[in-house]
Amino acid sequence: MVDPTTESVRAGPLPRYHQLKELIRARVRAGEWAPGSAIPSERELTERYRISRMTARQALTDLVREGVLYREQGRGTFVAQPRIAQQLLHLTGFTEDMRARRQRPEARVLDAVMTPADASTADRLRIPPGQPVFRVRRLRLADAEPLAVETAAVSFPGCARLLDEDLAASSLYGLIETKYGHPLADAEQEVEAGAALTDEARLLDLAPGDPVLRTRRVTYTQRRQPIEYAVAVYRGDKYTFYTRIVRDGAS
Amino acid sequence: MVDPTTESVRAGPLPRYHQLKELIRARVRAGEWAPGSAIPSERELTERYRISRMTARQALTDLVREGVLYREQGRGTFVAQPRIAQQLLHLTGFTEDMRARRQRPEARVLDAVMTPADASTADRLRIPPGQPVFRVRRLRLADAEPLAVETAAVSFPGCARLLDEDLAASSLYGLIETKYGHPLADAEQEVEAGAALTDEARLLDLAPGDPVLRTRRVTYTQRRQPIEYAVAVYRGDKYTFYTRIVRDGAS
DNA sequence: AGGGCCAACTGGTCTAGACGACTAGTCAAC
DNA sequence: GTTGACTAGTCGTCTAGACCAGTTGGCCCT
Repeated sequence: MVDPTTESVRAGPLPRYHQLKELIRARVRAGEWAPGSAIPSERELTERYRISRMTARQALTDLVREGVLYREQGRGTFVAQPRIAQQLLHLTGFTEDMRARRQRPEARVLDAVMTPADASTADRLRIPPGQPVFRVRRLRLADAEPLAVETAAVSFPGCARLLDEDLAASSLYGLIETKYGHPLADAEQEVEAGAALTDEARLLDLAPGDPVLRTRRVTYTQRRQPIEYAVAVYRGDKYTFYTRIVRDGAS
Repeated sequence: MVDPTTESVRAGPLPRYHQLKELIRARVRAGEWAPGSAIPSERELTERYRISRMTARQALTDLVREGVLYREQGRGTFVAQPRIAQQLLHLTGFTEDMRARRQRPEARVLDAVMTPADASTADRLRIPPGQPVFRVRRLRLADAEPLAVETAAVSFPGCARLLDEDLAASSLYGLIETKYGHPLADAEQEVEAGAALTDEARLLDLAPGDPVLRTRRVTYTQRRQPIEYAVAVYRGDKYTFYTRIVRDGAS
């Protein structure tokens, strides 16, 4: 239960609309506002939290875009049904992904080098072919069983410093964002089905020809720079890829 | 080239922010504003189009969310690099999907019936098990070659009328949205790799055991009602699934 | 009882400002 | 030459209103 007498959205260093977002999210998550039921109207929020309507709308619009709420003109704003796997629909690295699936992630670094970008990598990272990139190949395990082989190529000024990191223990995304100061925004991913090659089969404990899921992903920073190009091969029998697709008004 | 003397965002029945969005999108698409270059500042747009800053910001914020633009505080708003396959990142039915890939789509209806929902379908459509749903199984072809077998279960009041539709020629999404008045918002999709079963192999012109891509999709209306649950099996050698994943602030 | 109008709500669009935070360039003081 | 202060420009947040558009329910008239 959230104590309504102590809540405020007018204090602290965080923007008011952001505080209101978290407050609504908390009530929804706590089940206090049930799926399908109406939340207070925008004008009611305005009075309750002493903020202007545009500020309240900014919070609600964000939550609608995230799929937490939905609006119906003339009727109100409502709590959306929870998603099948809410936590799996965001951009995460392998570590976060496995934790969300309640499996224990591990990584074994097969190799990590600075190497000239090949044509396909250079193209996707929008750099000249041959420019040195950091390339790391890791075997990924979930609950101590091999799940995927992932090869990531990373390019940003000073990326050679990644050679000194312990990538068996650290999340590559975490390092890029926090230690190297390149906050990530989104990624474009391609997914297809294929048959395991001989060396893939050996690493993944499969027979050659067994079904695998191949993914290629380009990750972009908030400044719209492609910073990582990752290719991965997942065991077909142990991994399901989740995504949310939006019906966009873009023409 | 867009004629700057005749442009206005203050006429017509469409909202001003929407007109401004399309105007900016057109300039970007025409290459008039190049990727990486700055577009006019918000205050400049304010004066040029005689609109208030909040209205201009609404247009820009939308375009940033769609990945057309990006902002840097203190510096300006810039044109993003174009996506790998812009058009494939939206929620589409098979027909639109194939057209975006420049392939000729066809469909053969294998069967179409009203049938009681099984447990898994009922669960995903949030209806009681056994409630009648419209179920259609279609063989999908691209450029006259078999590509996928898709089974869609649809549930809305009056969905039995779908029995009279020609689903070899019509887009199921198009019918649901336009003729039956249920605008779609988004979908949650699961993708995994597998091996073709005997009957799937026969329909898809594969050998049993060949790699296939299996997808399960729940499509939601703008009112957050699940309206379609579709399971599809794609030939692994002929189909790549594209998606965009957002690094979300949701906690 | 039925039909139609109207009032009171809801969200959707828009205005004309305000101040804060951040960036980048200039220029004076050291 | 380097540093630091200032300034002008950018986006980020926020206000207190306005009117439009769609929904709902009640009330009155027939």
